[in-house]
Amino acid sequence: MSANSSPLSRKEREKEQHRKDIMDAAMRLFAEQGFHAVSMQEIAAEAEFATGTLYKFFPGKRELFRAIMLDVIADITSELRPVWDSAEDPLEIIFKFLHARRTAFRKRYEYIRLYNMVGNGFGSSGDEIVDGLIAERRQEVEKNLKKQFTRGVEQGLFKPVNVDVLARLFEDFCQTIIRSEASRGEFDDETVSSIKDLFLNGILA
Amino acid sequence: MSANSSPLSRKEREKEQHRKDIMDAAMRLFAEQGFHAVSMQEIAAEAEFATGTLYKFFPGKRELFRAIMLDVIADITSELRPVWDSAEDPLEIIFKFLHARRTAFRKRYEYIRLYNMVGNGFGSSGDEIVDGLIAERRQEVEKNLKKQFTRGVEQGLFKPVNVDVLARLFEDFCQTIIRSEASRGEFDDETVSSIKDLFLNGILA
DNA sequence: CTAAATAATGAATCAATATTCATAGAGTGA
DNA sequence: TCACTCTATGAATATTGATTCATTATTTAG
Repeated sequence: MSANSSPLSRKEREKEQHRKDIMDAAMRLFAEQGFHAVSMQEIAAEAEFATGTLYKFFPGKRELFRAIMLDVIADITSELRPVWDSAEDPLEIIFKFLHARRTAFRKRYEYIRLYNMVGNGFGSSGDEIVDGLIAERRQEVEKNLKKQFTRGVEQGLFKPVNVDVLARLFEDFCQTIIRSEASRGEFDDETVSSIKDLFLNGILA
Repeated sequence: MSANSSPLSRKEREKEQHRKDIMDAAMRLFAEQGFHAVSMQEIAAEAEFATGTLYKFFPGKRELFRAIMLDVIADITSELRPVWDSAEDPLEIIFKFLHARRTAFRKRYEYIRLYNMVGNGFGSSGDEIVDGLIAERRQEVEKNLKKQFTRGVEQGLFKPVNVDVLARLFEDFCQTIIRSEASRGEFDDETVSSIKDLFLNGILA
């Protein structure tokens, strides 16, 4: 009984924790081995629960996976959002965005495989809800990028290139960088600077 | 009996064809739905053979998948190789490479998902042989890129940036473009020019 | 035309694993 | 302590789908 709504009882908090434990364990395994390679029994073992218990929390494997994905997406999104009104200079915002994105993912390299897996439709889950959410989030990002690029062009800071192309390219570029860092090691600061410089001034001497 | 070695008998040619038919059908399905979502029975149906027949050609599903991947990799690689000594100017070679790569993939959009899937370790197959081959191919590409960038820098054509970084970045850049085109539609010529210009001269006005 | 060889068939088998459910335990209030 | 509720258990079941193989069809050789 106890509280009416917000302050959860100990029992409720415990249950919540169990739910999280299961999700954490599952995520570790999914991220490492992919959706299909992991069995519910393995997840149960990793989470130190019995198989059946998982079904007390999630209707099935697919839903468990989805819940994890939604969490990851929400986390990353909320971490990225403040960037957009963090500064005046469009260029600074764009770089901040790239930086924030790299940081967000670095904290969660294990997530990346999952995220990329689903985000590119290579999903082992084939889940439209997750795909839809990711698409949505991506649109939001691109909207913001476009805004900044537009401002930059208007201010005469950037070349008058097609802003849609720019936004699309930059979004994909960020993805590629992160993917690259995830699979082949992170760029050091110096390298990052020269990448930025290339982006600003191009490759020609 | 008939021929001794190279000129295959009709029967042999037919068998070869059947093998190809199976691989084609399987590829269509794999590319569309991923490794796990496709069953051998589906592949058989799509190829208009009985389930058992597939096993006359391939020891199992995994091997069938691998055979397809090896084909794709071999095709693309051989298409790309001639580029490297097609011109003098490093810049021209690099752009030719990007162009060839786009063309190679455009002919095979269905392959891309598969290729990317495996190449990034997100593989649904977890097949080390395929992963190994792709890594190898990627190394070859990077070796060649590095060579061209080195020449460019030596000639004073490019900025004196770390060549390793440059090569990796350009490789990633190509990937970005192709991935983007594959998932969101091809760039028109004008757009491609402005992308090239960005690469050469940067974004700043 | 007949026998032998080759190729194809697809229903039956088998293994893996997602899911269920009858049972056991732990906490709570009287 | 007893009855009741909530939670966890894990062996048993059900499903899915890869693989097998005895059988049938087709081709080739004599």
